[in-house]
Amino acid sequence: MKWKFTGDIPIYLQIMEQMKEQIATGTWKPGEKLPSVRELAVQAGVNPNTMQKALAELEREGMLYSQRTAGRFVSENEEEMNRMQERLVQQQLEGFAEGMRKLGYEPREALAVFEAYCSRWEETAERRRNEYINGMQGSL
Amino acid sequence: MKWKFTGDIPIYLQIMEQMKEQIATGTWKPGEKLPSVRELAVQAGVNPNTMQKALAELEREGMLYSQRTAGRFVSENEEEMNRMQERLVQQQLEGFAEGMRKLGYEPREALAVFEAYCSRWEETAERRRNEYINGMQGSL
Amino acid sequence: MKWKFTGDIPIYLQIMEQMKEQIATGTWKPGEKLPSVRELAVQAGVNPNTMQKALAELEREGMLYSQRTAGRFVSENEEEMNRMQERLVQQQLEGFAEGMRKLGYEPREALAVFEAYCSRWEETAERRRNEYINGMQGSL
Amino acid sequence: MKWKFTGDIPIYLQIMEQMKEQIATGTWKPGEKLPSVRELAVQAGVNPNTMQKALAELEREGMLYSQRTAGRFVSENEEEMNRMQERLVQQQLEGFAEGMRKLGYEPREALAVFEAYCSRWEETAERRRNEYINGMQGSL
DNA sequence: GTGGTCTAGACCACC
DNA sequence: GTGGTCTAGACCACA
Repeated sequence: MKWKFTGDIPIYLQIMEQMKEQIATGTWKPGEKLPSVRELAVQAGVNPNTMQKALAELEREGMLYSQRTAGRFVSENEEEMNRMQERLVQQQLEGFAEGMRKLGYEPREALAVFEAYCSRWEETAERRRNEYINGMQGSL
Repeated sequence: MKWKFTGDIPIYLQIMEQMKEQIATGTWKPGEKLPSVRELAVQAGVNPNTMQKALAELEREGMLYSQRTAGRFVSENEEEMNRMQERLVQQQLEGFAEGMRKLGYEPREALAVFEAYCSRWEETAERRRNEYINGMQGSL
Repeated sequence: MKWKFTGDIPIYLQIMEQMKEQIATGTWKPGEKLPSVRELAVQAGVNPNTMQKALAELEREGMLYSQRTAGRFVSENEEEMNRMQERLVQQQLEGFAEGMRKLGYEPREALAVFEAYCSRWEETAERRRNEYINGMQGSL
Repeated sequence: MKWKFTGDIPIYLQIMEQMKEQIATGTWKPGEKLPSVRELAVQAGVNPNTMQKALAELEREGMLYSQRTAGRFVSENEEEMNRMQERLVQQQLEGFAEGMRKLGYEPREALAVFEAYCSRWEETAERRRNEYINGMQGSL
C-alpha cells in the first residue's frame, strides 16, 4: 500500500479515504487481516495516534471490525459493505448534482456537461495510449 | 440574501461559497453594489472581521472589487467571470470523476450511474408536481 | 490634462503625483495659473474636497502658491523648484538602491542590472518603432 | 531577527517585506523552520493575528508553506524562489524607471544619474573606511 | 459611512 | 505546542 498526503487536509481523513479506496476497488478483500496499527503507522510515516484515529473511525463506520486479541479485519458483512458503498455513491451523486445546481445547471444539463467531459477524457486517454505505443516502437 | 452555516467548515469559506452561488445564478448582477461589510456581517450574524475576510478572499479571486470609500461591487469583467464560472464547473467535474473513481467507477460508468440518478430525480419531481396539482384539486 | 486613477491608492496622492509629473516635464510652466479647484475637480471627476486636499498638500510642499484673490499658480521660485526636483530624484535613487540592497545587490551590481534593463527596454522600443513604420507602409 | 516598523504602512506589509529580505539575503534558508506564530508575534511586538496575516500572505505568494501541526517553513522550491526573486528585482527596476520618467528622465539618463549616485556612495564608503582605520590607529 | 487594519483574548482540531 | 478561525470592539484615512 502506497500512502500520499497533502498538507491541508487532516491526515487521518486522508488515511480513511485511501483505505476506503483500497476496499472499494477490491485491493483489500473482505475478511482480510490488516497489519498492526504500529506497522501501518510506520508504513505511512505518521504518528501511531493518527493511524489509530483513522482506523477507529473506519470501524465506527462499519468498514472494519476488530477482534480484541487477533487484530483488525476488513468487514465481511457483505450486505453492510454494499450499503456502505451505495451510500458513498449516493453522496457523490447528490454532491455533484447540488454543486452543479449552485452553478446554475439542472441535473440533465449537468449530465450533458459530464458526458462531454467523459468524451474529452477518453480522447486524451486514447492519445496517451497511442503515444505510449509509438514511444515503445521508437525505442526498438 | 439568506445565510445558513454548518459547524464543521470555516464560516468565511461558507460565506464565499454562498456568495459565489448568488453571483453564478445571477441573483447578484455584475457591477451591482454590495451592502457594507458591517451590514452584511449583521445580516449573516457573524463578526465584521469574518465577513471582511470572506470578501477580501473573493476579491483576490476576482469576483468582487472594492473602492475604498464607495463600497464593494460585483466584478464587471465579464470575460473574467466566465472563466471563473468555467473553472468552478471544471472543478465539479473533476471532483466527481475522481470521487467515483475511488469508488471503483470508470468515468463512463459514473456517467451511467448519474444518468440513472437524473431519471430517479425527474420521476420524483414529476410525482411531486402531480401530487401538488391533485392537492390543489382536492382542496377545491 | 488627462487624469487616470487606480483603485488602491488614495486619490489625492495620485492627483499630486500626476501634477508633479506635469510640472517636472514642463507641461505646466512656472508662474502658470491653474484652473479653479472646482473646474479641476470636474475635469478629474473627483470630489472638490479631494482636489482641494491635493492642491493644499502641493502648496505645503512648495510646488504651488496661491494668491487669495487671483487663484493658484505654479511656483516661480526657480531655486526652490530645482531643490524640490533634486530631492525627488534623490529619493528615487536612494529608494532604488535600498530596494536592491534588500534583494542582495550592491549598488554597483544594481547599476549593472539596470543597465541591462535599459538595453532590453531600448530594444523593444526600437522594435515597436519599426513595426509602427512597417504598419504605416503597409497601410499605404 | 530585528523588527522595526514605521507608522504609515500597514504593519503586516512591513513584516512581509522584512521577511522577504531575510529570505532573499539568505539569512533564512530554504526548508528552515520558522518560530511559531505566537513567538514571532511576541518578538515583533505585534498581535498574533497580525503576524498570522503576514505569514498567510507570504504563504499565498509561495515564499512559505505550513504544516498544520508541525510549523511553518521557508519554501524549498528553489525554482519558485528564483522566479520570486526575479519578479521582485523586475518590480524594482520598473518602479525606478517609471519614477524617473515622471521626473523627466529617460531610462538612459536615469542610468547615468544612478551611476553618479553609485560613485558618490562609494566615495563616502571609502572615506568612512579610512576614518575607521585612522580612528583605530589613533586609539592605539 | 466606507473599507481596512489592529488588538486582546478565546477556542479548535491535529500531532 | 502548532496553525487556523472567530468574536468583540476599536481606530484610521478617505470621500
